[in-house]
Amino acid sequence: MADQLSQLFAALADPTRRDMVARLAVADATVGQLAEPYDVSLQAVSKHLKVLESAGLVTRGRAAQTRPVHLEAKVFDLMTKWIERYQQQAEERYQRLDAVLDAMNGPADGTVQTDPQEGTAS
Amino acid sequence: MADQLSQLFAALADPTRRDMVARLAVADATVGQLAEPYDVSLQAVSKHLKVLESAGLVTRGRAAQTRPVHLEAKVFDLMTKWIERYQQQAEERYQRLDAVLDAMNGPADGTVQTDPQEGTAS
DNA sequence: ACCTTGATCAACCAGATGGTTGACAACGAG
DNA sequence: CTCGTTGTCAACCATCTGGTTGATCAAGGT
Repeated sequence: MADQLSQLFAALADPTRRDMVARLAVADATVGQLAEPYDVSLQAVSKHLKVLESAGLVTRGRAAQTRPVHLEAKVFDLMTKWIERYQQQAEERYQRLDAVLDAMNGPADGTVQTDPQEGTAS
Repeated sequence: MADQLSQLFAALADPTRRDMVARLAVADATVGQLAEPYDVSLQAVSKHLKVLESAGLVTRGRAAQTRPVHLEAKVFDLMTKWIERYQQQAEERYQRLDAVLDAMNGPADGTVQTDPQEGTAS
């Protein structure tokens, strides 16, 4: 439905799903094993898994009656790449703003902070 | 309402909000400036900003009639810390599994560098 | 004093989400 | 073959979400 990045963020926005991911990072598990700690029905867990699966975070095999769930850790990269890009951009901008303020504070008193005239507005 | 981590992931699960964050990484902006590229009402954008604000991703000042929006890039750390933790855990597990397979395939090799010793798995 | 501009609040609506219960499909064991 | 185990599908329900429109507030500009 939505782009994968949206699905990834949405999938991890739920504490239960985050906990499932955390446990799957340790070991693969069946649906029943995953459901056991939570106080919800097996069907609810199955739905959560469907969300994780369609986000690409998880794959399911089949062994006997059980459907072992496996974490696909590499898709995390999509999120970290996105985050780091804009985090870094904001960081750099902050550094530049700092430099501007330094330049303004240098020749003056040093306590001035109320006139951050912004030249390039869009 | 929910824990901040959930709010952060949920906030970034929307493409419009991700785009706003991307633009705020470049420069602060007013609500009107933020709304301009999108084909939605100003009120809708205001709602998006409320989501970003309650997640801690942005702060709003006040200058004249406008309400400049500022990105708080440091809260990204909460997400990256979470992601990297489990990504790394899954990665290490994968390495261990690899080592076990290697040991089964060629026990005479000796190039094993990981520690396949798995103790008590709870 | 009066409008104009920028933004929020309030009420409402359609659709998504997370949960439930009940039925049933797939498989292995007896 | 029949039964128990494991899990999914389907329908239903309450709440959340993202959008709308209309009213309102806050601060200048004239």
